[in-house]
Amino acid sequence: MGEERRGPRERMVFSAAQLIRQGGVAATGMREVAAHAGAPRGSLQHYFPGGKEQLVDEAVGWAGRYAGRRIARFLAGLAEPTPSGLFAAMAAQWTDEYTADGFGAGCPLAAATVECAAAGGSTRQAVAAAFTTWRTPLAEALAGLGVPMARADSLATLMISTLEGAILMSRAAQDVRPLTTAVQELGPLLDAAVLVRGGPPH
Amino acid sequence: MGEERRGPRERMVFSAAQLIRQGGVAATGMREVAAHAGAPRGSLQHYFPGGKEQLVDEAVGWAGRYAGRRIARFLAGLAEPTPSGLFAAMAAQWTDEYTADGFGAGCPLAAATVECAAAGGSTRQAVAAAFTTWRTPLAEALAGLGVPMARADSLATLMISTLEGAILMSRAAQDVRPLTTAVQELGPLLDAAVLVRGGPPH
DNA sequence: CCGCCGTTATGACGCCGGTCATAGAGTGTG
DNA sequence: CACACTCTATGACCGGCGTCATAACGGCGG
Repeated sequence: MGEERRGPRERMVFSAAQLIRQGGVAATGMREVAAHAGAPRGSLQHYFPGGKEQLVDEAVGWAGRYAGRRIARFLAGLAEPTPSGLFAAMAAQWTDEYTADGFGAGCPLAAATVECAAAGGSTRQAVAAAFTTWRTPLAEALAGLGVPMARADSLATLMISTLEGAILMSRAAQDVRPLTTAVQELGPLLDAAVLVRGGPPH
Repeated sequence: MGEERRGPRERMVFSAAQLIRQGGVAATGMREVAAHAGAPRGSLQHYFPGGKEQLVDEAVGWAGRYAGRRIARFLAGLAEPTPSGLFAAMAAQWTDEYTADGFGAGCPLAAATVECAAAGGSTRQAVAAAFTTWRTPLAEALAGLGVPMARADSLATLMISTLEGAILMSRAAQDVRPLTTAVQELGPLLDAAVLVRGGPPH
């Protein structure tokens, strides 16, 4: 959060994502976004002529890119890289935030999905694209760790699904246990997918 | 959906849950709930003096009880009951709905969590309670299938987490694959927890 | 000095939300 | 008939929302 020297446009997108994380899309007002970004209100219609939908779409896209970029960082930060370690790192980002700052914010993709999937707007496609932007590098990372290509994408989907659901339950219960449980229970399954290198499992 | 002969109060709670499933809490108006339930608008403040928050809380509670009750039915419907079969049945409820009626609706608990967890209201606690109402019978069912008590609750949490996340991703992508993937990948893990019966865990 | 143009400022508009106030039906009881 | 009580009806209020219209600012090339 140190780099506040970006342009007002990018700051507003970032602020939108941040506010959506907390209260959802509908609860996030345009004026509120501008205020949170320290940007003038008049800039909204200038940078986002497509209105709120455009702003939300870009916030969602930003979130997807952010999640995708973190995969490489997590991988680099692991002492001995394994699928379970990668998943643990992904979940740790959330448990750390929740223990440090409370359960005030969730995943913006989840919020946008819940509120915009039924509406016919463009946001649903933006969310779908963002999930892909997240899943693709994750699957590639798994492949790099020795997971067969066919299963890598499936496991990537599983990891994101479980993580998203665990975030939901953790927020609801105000308890990080769903997240830690997901790591503990899913870890062995993920690492088992690598062992196929040595010999046939069944 | 056949029993339309319940009282207007219960109908409104049901309608609220249904509408929340589609567009979320904020997008669901009180007037809309009454109209959807075929109930007079004036009944809202009569049956729900606590306002929208009370209505949402009850809708969430209803959803939790509904999900909890279905566990026993799923279990009874399985030819040979296994944890993976139970999970597959839970997911199938969603894939069936999505293939038949489209991806218009998600889980009301997810919507309520995303939109109300940060706000200080009572809804967050209602969601937490609803998740417990769902998880408890699921954990008991797993225990009945031979899963050790200690792991039963963890696996129940994992199942719900993964299911919720898979619902999200399926809606976003308009594709049931995340749900089917979750079933395929998680199934062996769930069934492996039963085999501990034969040998000593440690 | 003069426009030009990307940016900002500000106020108004229309709409819809939840809530309140108040009066009206309906119905069973004394 | 009178009464009480549950339920319904309806309209008004106030606030917040996204959006639009319009004007001003501000630096820079001419």
